[in-house]
Amino acid sequence: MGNDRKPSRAASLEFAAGEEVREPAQMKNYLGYAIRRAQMRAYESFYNALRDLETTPSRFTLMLLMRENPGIRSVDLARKLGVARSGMVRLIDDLEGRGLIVREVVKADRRNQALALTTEGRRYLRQLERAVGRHESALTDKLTAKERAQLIKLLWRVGT
Amino acid sequence: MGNDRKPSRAASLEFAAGEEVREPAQMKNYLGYAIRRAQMRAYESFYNALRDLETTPSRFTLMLLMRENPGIRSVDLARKLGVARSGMVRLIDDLEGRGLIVREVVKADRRNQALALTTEGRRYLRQLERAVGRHESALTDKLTAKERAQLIKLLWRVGT
DNA sequence: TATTGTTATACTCTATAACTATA
DNA sequence: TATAGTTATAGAGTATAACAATA
Repeated sequence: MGNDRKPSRAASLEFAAGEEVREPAQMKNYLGYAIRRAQMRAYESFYNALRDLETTPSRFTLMLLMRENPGIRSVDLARKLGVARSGMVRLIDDLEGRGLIVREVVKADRRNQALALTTEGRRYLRQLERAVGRHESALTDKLTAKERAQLIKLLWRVGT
Repeated sequence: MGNDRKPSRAASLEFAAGEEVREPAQMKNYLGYAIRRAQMRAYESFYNALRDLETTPSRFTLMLLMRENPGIRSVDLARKLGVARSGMVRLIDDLEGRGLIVREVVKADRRNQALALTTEGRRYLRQLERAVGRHESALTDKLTAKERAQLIKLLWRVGT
């Protein structure tokens, strides 16, 4: 961004800098801001629950998709997650380096690699799922089951 | 936590064709995943509406808070946004370099700086608000006003 | 020519730690 | 000693572009 613009005249700053931060009323009505705050809480909760399991939401999602679609290609995972092909390589390198997945060249089209979980990967993923279950419970502890379902339903109508 | 990064328009075009990826049923029931997807949509929409205005959700929020709290200190903004003090410096440098805000040493305690919008900053912020209004409408075009309000209410019960 | 996986590179955001000047 | 702002640095994530192998 261009940072060479000339500054305007200063506003008067007679105000004492208190610790309370007033929030403009409109901010409570921005859906984007509400989503952002909720995601911050969700990430915090995720990492609290999975602190010792050395993973991230992306890695967890990736492993779920590989279990459901054994033999899936990297390019299809990238498309599903909305990231570039090059970004997948690091993630897949990481999971393979930990013995959680394998990649295998596809005979029919040697440009492709089939990805799948190892036995250890499946065991590890079950462990992740238990922790994610705890995280999800903590995240929604202020909501009834009905409200939680309603929230998820509305979010999906925004997110797709 | 939240990253202000441009969504990959090119990536989704690049991977236009591909095989179908089965999604595990449980993924539809994870609130964390629903929030993540909704945020991806929200970011995409934000950047579509504010493409030419050289800003980010963080910068926009920062400016709203400065207008509402003229003379606010950097440390209080950092706390409010949940980022480290050091992270604020770059953002404030950027806004100041563009003539949108001023920082002024506080006489009573010379460790503090009072932050406030310039006249140009206030004009620019009004321009941002109009664009954000369009973005918010686009984001919720599938929801009724009642559903939108319900969604925001539920998100705030998760996000605080 | 087009596609898949890869490498190289760069940029943004974020965090930690150390420094400075104040208090 | 403690605090506000700053600087230095490192790491994660993601983008683009170019490349080799393959189709």
